[in-house]
Amino acid sequence: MTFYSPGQVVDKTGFSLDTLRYYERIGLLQEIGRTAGGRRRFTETDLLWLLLLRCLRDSGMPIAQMLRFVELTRGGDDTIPDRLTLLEEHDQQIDKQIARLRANQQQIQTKIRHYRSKLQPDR
Amino acid sequence: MTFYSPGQVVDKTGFSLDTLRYYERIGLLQEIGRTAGGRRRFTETDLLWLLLLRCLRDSGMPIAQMLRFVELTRGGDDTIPDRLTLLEEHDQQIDKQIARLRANQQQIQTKIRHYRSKLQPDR
DNA sequence: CCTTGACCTGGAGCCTGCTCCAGGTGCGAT
DNA sequence: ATCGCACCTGGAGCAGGCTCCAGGTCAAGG
Repeated sequence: MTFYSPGQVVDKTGFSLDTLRYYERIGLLQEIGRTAGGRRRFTETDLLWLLLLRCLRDSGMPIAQMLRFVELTRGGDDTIPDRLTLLEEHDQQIDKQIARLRANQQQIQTKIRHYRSKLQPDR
Repeated sequence: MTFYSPGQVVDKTGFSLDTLRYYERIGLLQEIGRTAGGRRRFTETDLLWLLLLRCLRDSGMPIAQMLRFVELTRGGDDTIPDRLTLLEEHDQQIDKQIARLRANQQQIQTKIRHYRSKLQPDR
């Protein structure tokens, strides 16, 4: 069984050490194992979970909703439909975000063209 | 000349009244005109500016950078190249955001498929 | 007139999501 | 042994971006 030190997890997930501890405190991670000396010892599973959290965070899911997801996960296989729903809704949120970004980008590009035409009146 | 009341601007821009006042305070809006009685009286120009701000905010530009943009705007036509640069950079930021969202969405969709397969083992 | 609802100001408060201390311990290398 | 660095805990602090409040004013309809 392979374990990861906090520092390794920082490197692999991009979360800061403080953020890892914070996530543990608020319940986004459950019961990280410890060495005899009291240091955290992350498993492969912990790591995968963290990578999923990273995905969700980076795609804009609020922590409150991630907590909901954690809760469901603790509820066993019966909650899979709910988890699925949660992820599907988030997936749609991402679509919306992308659409909004693109629409705003259109406007901004119009503005950019406007400025360019002011710089080079001909052509 | 057409003017807009605060309430109309709220409706047209989607910013709350408090946000409008806040933006004025921190300098994102310059000197909004007033009626005899002291109420704000937005011009068409103010409105267009606000709509641009909305675009920038909604596409993730931090307020500090919008302030930089305002400053440049106050600097007259000489700052057009700088403004152009700022917008072009932001435009690229948006591209990056979209790319990141897509990448994260891929992962999430993989997870979704995984859950689906758990629900319907066959087919 | 009077009421009522939109608006005014200054300043405090709030929510999210971390981030930073202070003071102490574990442990691999020299 | 002991140095030094990674790590520990509890709790405070911070940045960004609004949002709310109290106490007052303006103005249009009845």
